[in-house]
Amino acid sequence: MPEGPEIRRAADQILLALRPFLVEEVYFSFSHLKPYAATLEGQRVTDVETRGKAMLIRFSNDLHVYSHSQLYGRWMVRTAHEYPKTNRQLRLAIHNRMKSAFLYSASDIEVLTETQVASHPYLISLGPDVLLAGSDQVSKQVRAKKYRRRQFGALLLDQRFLAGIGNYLRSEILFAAGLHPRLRPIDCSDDQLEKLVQAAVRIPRQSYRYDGITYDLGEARARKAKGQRRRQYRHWVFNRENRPCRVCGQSVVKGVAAGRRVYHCPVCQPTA
DNA sequence: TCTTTATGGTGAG
DNA sequence: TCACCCTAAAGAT
Repeated sequence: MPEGPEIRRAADQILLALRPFLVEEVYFSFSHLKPYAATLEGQRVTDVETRGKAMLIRFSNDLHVYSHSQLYGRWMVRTAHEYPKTNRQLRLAIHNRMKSAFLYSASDIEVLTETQVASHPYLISLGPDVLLAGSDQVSKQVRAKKYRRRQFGALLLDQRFLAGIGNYLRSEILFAAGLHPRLRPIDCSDDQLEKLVQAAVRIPRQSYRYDGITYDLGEARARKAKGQRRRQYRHWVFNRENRPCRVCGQSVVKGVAAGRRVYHCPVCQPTA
């Protein structure tokens, strides 16, 4: 169940496992992809790139295995030919003499040439990758004219705005920025927009680094300084309807934006 | 055993 | 905004 940070972590694992040795065997479950297996065997994996929630495994013959995990795709890296015990459907396996990378359940897998990557309709639609973009780049997006009248709730899920944010990051970023999901850039002070920029840069990186957990780094430092154990939360507001806000105690509210559930604290994220 | 939900995305209207 | 697609797991019956 992947957003940008989870995809990037899977990519790290795959790169670590596959880059050191020649690819010995490739399996595709989709019949239209099966002919590519022989083309990839004997090659090297030179890079595993992520663009938002899409992954590109690059081979030394300049072919790329594109995958998008959607809601259900799941990568697992194991010792070579050690198949995970699961009822999921195996869609792709890449083996070398030490390791195997398995992709289960995903339905969106393609083999692409360099040229096809460069013109891929989904890939070319993506905005800056939220894990790679600096605050200057995010700032540019947040302040772009074309997004001024879009509500944050919808805007943050738009992969053309920033690639890699998904439904939990949307709620968490808006909470960290203190912004109500229904606000638009045009409603905000420059100070508020700057908070959004900082949150959009910080939260996904935290999620990547801490395995999906959203830390409050300030609080963590303070507790560490006092010799207290570091507290960690899975989420500030996401999935926490009617439960007390971790900052102010007010009940977290669940709403819908862009057809998907969004959570906010009515006190920490006022409408104005 | 059914229905619903899900950290995603597309296309029609 | 909605219907729909993809697949797996949780929840309801």
